Amino acid sequence: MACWLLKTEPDTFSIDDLASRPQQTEPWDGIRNYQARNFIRDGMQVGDDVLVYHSSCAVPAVVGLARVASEARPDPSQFDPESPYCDAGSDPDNPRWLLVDVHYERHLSRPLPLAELKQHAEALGDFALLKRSRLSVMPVSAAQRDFILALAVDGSAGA
DNA sequence: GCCAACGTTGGC
DNA sequence: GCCAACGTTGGC
Repeated sequence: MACWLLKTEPDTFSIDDLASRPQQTEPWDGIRNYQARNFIRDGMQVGDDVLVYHSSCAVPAVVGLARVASEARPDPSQFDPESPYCDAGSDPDNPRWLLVDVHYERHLSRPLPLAELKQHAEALGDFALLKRSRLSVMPVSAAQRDFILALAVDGSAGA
């Protein structure tokens, strides 16, 4: 089972918002980056783990765990003229942008700040979050996921 | 197809 | 609010 990291701006949609949604599930719309779209289209499967990351906020951090809860499907907001995510160039017969439903699992026992993750850059290896600042959907290896979850629990990742 | 200009993301 | 990184656009 694969694992992904999804960024969200907590001022717009936080993990608490996700947890309080009906079914604790939300269509993860607004992804407008081709590489991120390709991960959704080609990689994501129902049941995959998701690390939820808060960006553009006081303390950027991994804050919780979620799960991919649907197949990839067209993101309706690309055809909504009222939406900031509207994309007039997307063909309804061949939609450019996709989304999946994301289901809340749990908060981490504590938020894991980006600054702290950076201190473990070596252990995390080739981690996209630390290298590709503008990617909003990225793959996380099982080892990276386990390391991060352990770090949130005991602060040492068993190291 | 190259590459400069431009726009956006996101940490600080 | 600043600015670096970097993805996208568009002229040639």
